[in-house]
Amino acid sequence: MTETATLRDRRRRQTASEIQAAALRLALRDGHESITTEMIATEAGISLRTFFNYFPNKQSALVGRQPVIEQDLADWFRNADGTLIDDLCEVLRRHMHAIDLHRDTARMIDRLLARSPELMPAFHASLQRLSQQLSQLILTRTGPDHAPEAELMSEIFAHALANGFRAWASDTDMKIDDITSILATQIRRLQALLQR
Amino acid sequence: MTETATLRDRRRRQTASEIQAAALRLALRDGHESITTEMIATEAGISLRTFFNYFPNKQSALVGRQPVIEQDLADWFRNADGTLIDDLCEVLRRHMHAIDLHRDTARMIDRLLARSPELMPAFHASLQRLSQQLSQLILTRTGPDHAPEAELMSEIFAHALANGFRAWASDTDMKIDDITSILATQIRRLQALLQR
DNA sequence: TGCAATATTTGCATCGGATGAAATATTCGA
DNA sequence: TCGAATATTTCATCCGATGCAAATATTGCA
Repeated sequence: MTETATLRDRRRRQTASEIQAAALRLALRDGHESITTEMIATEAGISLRTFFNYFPNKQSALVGRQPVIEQDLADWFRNADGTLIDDLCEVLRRHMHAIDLHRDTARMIDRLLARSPELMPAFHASLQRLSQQLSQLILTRTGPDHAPEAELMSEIFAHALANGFRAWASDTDMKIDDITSILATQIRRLQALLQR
Repeated sequence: MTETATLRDRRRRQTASEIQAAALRLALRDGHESITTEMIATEAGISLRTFFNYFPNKQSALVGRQPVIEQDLADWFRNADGTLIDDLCEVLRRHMHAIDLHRDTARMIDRLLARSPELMPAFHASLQRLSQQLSQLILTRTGPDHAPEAELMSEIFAHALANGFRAWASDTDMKIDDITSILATQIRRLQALLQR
């Protein structure tokens, strides 16, 4: 039962990943405005209708689906006793290891964003989902009456993580842990900036 | 010459504002998914094509156009000698006064966001433009090698400003200056949270 | 294995968002 | 009031996106 479920899930992820690769390939070759969802579907070897079974719209296919933070990670954070910053960094570090990152995909995304900055909002919108999860996490430590600050905090973490991610994408010497190193550095620098 | 420019500009702003009002009215009455751009155009008394002369898409019409930060304000900030936080707050306070805020419009936006949270990204995307301007502003004080932190900082300011804006929209007792008071408070609380 | 139940994919029809081009109307200064 | 610049409209068209129902594939079980 669970076995079959994961099997199907694996296939779904695989197909989704192929669709994304096809979309990125075409967008990098022809520009994302001149490609149609039909082209992407054809390139991925599926029907147009199936494309929309996997992604709600064209931009989502380029950005790709992103995994949610695992429950046991959330539990770890809730009971951790470091500073909020340190523990959040650690959560994100583990999260980056838990999801399998394909550098080539990341790289294509990075190049696409450089070429078509107008896609940035779409990418950013997807960060919002991560941000919301982080926000929930923070609130389990602070209590629900810190909602506004928690949102602000999670937002900068998500943004800084994205910066690290992009750096990792284009530098093959970087390890996955370096993503969160960059994240931590940027947060520290932000703190310094806020004092000036 | 400049006279005519501002006259036409005023009309343009007026029309844009009427379109936005029509869009918000319909969206609040029927739900934003069941209204078409054609309905909005008709309600606003213009052709569909003219609608798209004013706004690039339906969501933009709901969010509305937002003014850029005036050059003299930017100049003031560049030469100000307070802390970054204080001076940024002051810039935003003056900016809020410079643009004329219509509380009824703001209120409609607030109610619409409460009713249709899926519009939040659209609203947020519009904040990104403000955030980018703030980022530029900060860089004039820090120099260009602080770009990542400046982006993070401007993002939380934009977000916190939006929070203040929404509070102001639904509380008729609030003055415009209170928007930036809320902003300042949230930033301070964020700083505290970052220390925990 | 083979069948029934379930999940997935697909084709088709359709609607609404969005754009370009050319015609028409309006505005504003000379 | 005329003419140039600008704004609006009409029309045609393309593409994104969704609902529906039929077809096809996959899974679990007798």
